Amino acid sequence: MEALINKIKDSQDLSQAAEAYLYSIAKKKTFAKGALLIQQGQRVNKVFYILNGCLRSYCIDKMGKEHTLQFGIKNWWISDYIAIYNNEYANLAIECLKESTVIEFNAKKLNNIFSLFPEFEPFQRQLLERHVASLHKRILNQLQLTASERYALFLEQYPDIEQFTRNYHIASYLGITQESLSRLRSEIAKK
Amino acid sequence: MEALINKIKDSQDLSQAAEAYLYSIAKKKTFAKGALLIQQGQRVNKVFYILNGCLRSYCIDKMGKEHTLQFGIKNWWISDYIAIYNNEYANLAIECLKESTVIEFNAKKLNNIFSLFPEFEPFQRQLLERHVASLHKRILNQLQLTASERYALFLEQYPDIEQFTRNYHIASYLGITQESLSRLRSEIAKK
DNA sequence: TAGATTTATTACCATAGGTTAATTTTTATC
DNA sequence: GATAAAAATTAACCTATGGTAATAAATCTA
Repeated sequence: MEALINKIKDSQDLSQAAEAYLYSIAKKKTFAKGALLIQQGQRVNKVFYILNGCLRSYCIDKMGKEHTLQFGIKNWWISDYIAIYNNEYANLAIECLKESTVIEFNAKKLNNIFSLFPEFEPFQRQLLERHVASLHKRILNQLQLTASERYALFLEQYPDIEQFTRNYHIASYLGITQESLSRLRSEIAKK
Repeated sequence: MEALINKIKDSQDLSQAAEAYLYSIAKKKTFAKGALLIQQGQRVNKVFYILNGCLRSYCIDKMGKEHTLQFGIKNWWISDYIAIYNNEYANLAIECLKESTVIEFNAKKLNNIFSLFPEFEPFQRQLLERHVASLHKRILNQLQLTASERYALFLEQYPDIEQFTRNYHIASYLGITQESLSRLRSEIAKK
């Protein structure tokens, strides 16, 4: 929990009262590998700040195929933001890829923080701005890069994540099948 | 300009002073079809609110191919947010697809509005939240839909835009070539 | 650690979409 | 409105990636 508090203090002053409120709505939890923090179809009222471990959010299409939207590691937030921001039922699942410790927040209570302590607004705004920019980049990469270029970029961006992920997690993040990823890897190995 | 002011008033109170500040930093401009509001390589210090018309943001890859990130129509914001939020040079161009009238803001001055008039924070936060959710959806669609499904969805989401766009604008938004889009269209026409 | 289960690899064939190039259609310009 | 320029269509061929299935390897579990 101090990790998050310190992160916030890096970019803004944090009053005693605000810090106390944060503590009052935060629950530190540890989930085992394979645990589902959010499941498709649920009403989503939780967002998670990752203290350590590795998680992913994914959806399952009509053919039963999984598509990974996001990996989450230390100091990242993760939830189903489509559901939260549009007040819909979860279309995503959040899965623990290795034992992970997170801070769980009730989404509504966390959202109240902005009216109670407006000093959080600039912090959140910057977080959202950086998120938007990174999503724009992801879309442009998806449009212009080949599967093998995307894989190379992924390894750059998540250098240590492969030890926690299955091949098909990565493939479904890149938008290819696990068999195709397997082929890419064997071509890379040949060189 | 009233259009934007009214939009803001829909979701929050707007003090006289805040409204005056908005006016003081806004320039209404009309651009001809083909005009480039932002060009790759420039330092980006402008964001645009679209009063009417149609624009798009796109990048050009090493092979010279264009990739459309976004179309912008009435009441949308458009700029190179990767450049603005990361303080980088423009990697995107913003092009006018038909004569368009926009409100041009200096990005820095627009950003100052949050310290001068914190009442804008919730408005901006909600804008960013909806933007994040829609980008998440776009990525999931790109991962799980075929080209023809994406085209159908595009037509749903932008029902009137085809009259202003070239075929290759749409193709480069969907992540396919204009020839492929042409094939899709002829298959649809057959049915 | 053995056995069971899950995951990764490989090979083969299928297919969506890319490439190139020629032709037709649409749009812009004078 | 005639001409030039740009864009769209179509076809033939090509390539990257998908689908299936069999095998090997890794991981889990008792």
